This record gives sequence, C-alpha cells and structure tokens, in this order.
Amino acid sequence: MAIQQNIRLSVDAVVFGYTARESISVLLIKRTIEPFLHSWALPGGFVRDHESLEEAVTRELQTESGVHINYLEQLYTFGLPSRDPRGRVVSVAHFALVNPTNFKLAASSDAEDAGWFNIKELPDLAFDHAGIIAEAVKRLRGKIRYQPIGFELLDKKFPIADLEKLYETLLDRPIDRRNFQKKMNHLGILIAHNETQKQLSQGRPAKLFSFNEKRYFQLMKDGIAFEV
Amino acid sequence: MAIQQNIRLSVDAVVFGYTARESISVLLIKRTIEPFLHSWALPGGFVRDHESLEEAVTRELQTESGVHINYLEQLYTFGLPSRDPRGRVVSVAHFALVNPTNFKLAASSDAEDAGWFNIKELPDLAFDHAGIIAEAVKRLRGKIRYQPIGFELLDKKFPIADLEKLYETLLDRPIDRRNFQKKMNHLGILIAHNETQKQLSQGRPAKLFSFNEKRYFQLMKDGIAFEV
DNA sequence: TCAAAAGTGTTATCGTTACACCCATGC
DNA sequence: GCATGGGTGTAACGATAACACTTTTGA
Repeated sequence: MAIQQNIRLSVDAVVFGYTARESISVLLIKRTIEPFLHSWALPGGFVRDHESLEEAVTRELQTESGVHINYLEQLYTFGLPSRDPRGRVVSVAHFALVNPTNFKLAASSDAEDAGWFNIKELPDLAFDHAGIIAEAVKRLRGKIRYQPIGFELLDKKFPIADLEKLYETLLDRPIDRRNFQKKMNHLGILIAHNETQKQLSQGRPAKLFSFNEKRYFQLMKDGIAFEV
Repeated sequence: MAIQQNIRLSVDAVVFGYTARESISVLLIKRTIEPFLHSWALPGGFVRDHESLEEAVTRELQTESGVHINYLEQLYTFGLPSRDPRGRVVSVAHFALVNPTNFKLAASSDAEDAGWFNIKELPDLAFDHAGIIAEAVKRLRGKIRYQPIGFELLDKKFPIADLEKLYETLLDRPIDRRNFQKKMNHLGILIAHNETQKQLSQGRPAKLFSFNEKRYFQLMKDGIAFEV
C-alpha cells in the first residue's frame, strides 16, 4: 500500500529577540549551500527519519546558531509546490522567543554568518522566508491580545519601561505609562524588587521587576482580556 | 544534494457542523483500508506531488464525504515518528466549518460510511485523531474570544437564539439573553429581517437575522474584544 | 540648576452585569 | 387560558482612558 511521494519535509524557525534599544529582531543565518547561496535565510533544515518536528528545529537551531530557546511553538506549515526550486519541500515553520543577552550568537558549520535583524529592516531573503516571517510577526502581535508576553524575551529583572516599550513596539502606538502600570499591577504578574537599575543614562534610576511565573503561566493558559 | 528521507505527508480535516438541536458535531468517516480498517477516523489522505496542502484537503473532503466547506484553515502539523504504524507519516491537520443543512453527507468510494458525532460523544478513533480533534476543539473555543463566530456554521437567516446556543455550547455556560443581544447589536454584525421563523415548537415565533458580512469579516480581521 | 526619566492619583466615560415584566403563538 | 419561548430597558458596578506634577539622578 505504499504511495509513492516525492515530497521532502523541512523545519524552519522564526526566532524573535528583544532589547529595549534594538527593538524586536529576527535571527537570520547566511546560507552556505545552493540554492540561495550566501543569501540570508531562516535557520532550519530537513527533518530526519526518526526525530520529531520539535527535535528537528531544536537541533538545527543549536547547530546553526547556538541560541538558548525560551519558548517554541509551531507556527504554520508552508506547502506550495513551487516554494523551493529543488523540488517539493514542505516546511513546518516554528515560532521561538529568546533573550539575546543570554548567549552569544555562534555561526557554526552550517551557517556562514548569523545575525539579528530588526523586523522593520529585513534583507532580501531566500525562498518564501519573508512570508514566513510576516506570519510570525502577525502571531506575535496577535498573542499580545490574549496572553501575557515578555517573560521569554526580557531579562529576569527588568525596569517596567522595557516591558512597556515591548508593548509599544508590538502595538505600534504609544501607551500611557500610568495606565499601563496600573493594568500590569491589576493582572498581578509583576513582582517589585528593592533594587534599581544600574545607571545607563540620565534620569532617575528605575525600580526592577520580575514576573510572577505562576500567575504568568496561569494567565497564559486561561487567556487574558487585555487591551493596553 | 538530495537528502534521503522516508517521510510521507498527509492532510486531515476536522470538520465542525452545528445545529441548534445536535450542538457541535465532527464529521468522521469509516476507514475502508488497513490500518484501522473499519475504524472511525478524520477525513484525509496523502498529499500528491503537485498539489498544495489546501488542494489536498479539499479533494479528500470532496471524495470522501461531499461536504460544502464554508471555512478552512490550517490547524497544526502532527509529526511524532510513532503516530502511524505504516511508518513515518506527518499529517497537516486542518480546521473546517460547514453548515450541515446545506448538503447531504455522501459516503463515497474512499469511505465505508460517514457521519456526524457530537464532540462530547466521540467513538474510538484511528491513529492520533482523538488528539487532533481535541486541538481543533480548543481552537474553536479559542476563536470565540477574538473573532466573531457563527457565519460559517448557521443558516443564512437564523433566530438569534441559535447563535446564543452556539456560544453557550462553546463556552459551556449559560448566557443572559438580553445582554447577549445588546452586545451583538453593539458589534453591528447582525441584520434584522421582517420575517419570523416557521413554527417548530410552542412559543412566540422568533425574528430572523442574518450576518452583516462586510462588518463580520472586518471584525474577523481586526479582532474583537468580546467577552460574552 | 537643568535635563532626563521615573513615580504616582483622580475623574469622567464606557462597557458589563444583573435583573423582571410583557408579548405572540400553539395547544 | 395557560404554557412556552421571544422581545425589551434600567440601574449599579467595574474597567478603561485621559490627564500633570513631583522626585531622583547625572551632567
């Protein structure tokens, strides 16, 4: 009953990182093989016979860039027959969040180079990867409406302004500091610490906060009604 | 540069239908081939070399059951190496909505039988299809929080109570009729008609409504903040 | 002492919830 | 005329939005 198929399966990952200075960035790697040799592309590769999709993504991310993944979920499967010039390759795209300050990017064997690109200044990309990133950005922007966000992207302790800037970037509009703070307090996901940020600029030093993980993950499951 | 892979790709569809009497049901077909011969399973099958994933689902649904699809989106890709006893089969599951009154189910060549099953009374299912349905139900319940729902499931004209029952079923709790109506009016997605429902039970005949499609699809894109 | 960023509270508005009586129909 | 389901409004409450002055620090 074997059905002859000529379809190969790959995985790709859209890895988002965030820093208050650099805003939201995507991890890209420079290809070392044809097609699209020397083009920027999403990290990813072919799935092996005995590994799950998630194992495949994790392996590829490890070997291509050395990131520490904080969050990983499936995004969408891209299967147009024409998306890869080598023939039929269906790719299961994934969505990942990392904190870029937690590790050094390491372009290794499979990648000529690896780097962060602001989502508003992406280079030309291999295959349909620009479309995949567009979907991932949609997902990220969408998440904000029904899940808390930030834990996987920010440092363990952070000034509340960092979180606010993250929301402002994703929503692409200004937010009232006071109301934002009130709402976060109301959600109960922030824990205040008696520490202030080491000074990196002028102005009053900011108190540091961390997430109440229990409450955070509870709300992540239950969903929130949160319009900033 | 060909990489030898022994993975086959299939598609499956979780098709939801709704009637005020029968509540939310899933379309299942009875398998005519091994493995899981004579078991109930989701409609689906292998993707052909030159068709897109969506084409593959549509084709399978057509040949296996003859449904009229009103809405189709990708759900999730299931890729555990052990999910199919025949070997490695990765399945891209889809999520579909139909109005069961629009057509007659037709079990054809590929299916011994086809039928609707209430999501609370599912039979034993082939492969990991029970898990796939569970994911689809989650998606359906989730949608209600950020998208209008009903257009693809209900008749063109319907009494508002049908829509309310749909929400009550998905939310699994009672809803206040008056507040529900006010909220729907506020959203502006309902158009009242000067017709009443043909009597099928005792009581005052209900006014019929239809959806304001333009507004409906606008809100579907923009998202809604809607807590019933 | 000035510039920069952080901390903080009140009011008005809007949306949500809770709740009960009357109306049209079939039996 | 009674049982069944449909149609409709108001008041209390809670959440959201708008808005400005004071504090701490570095230069």
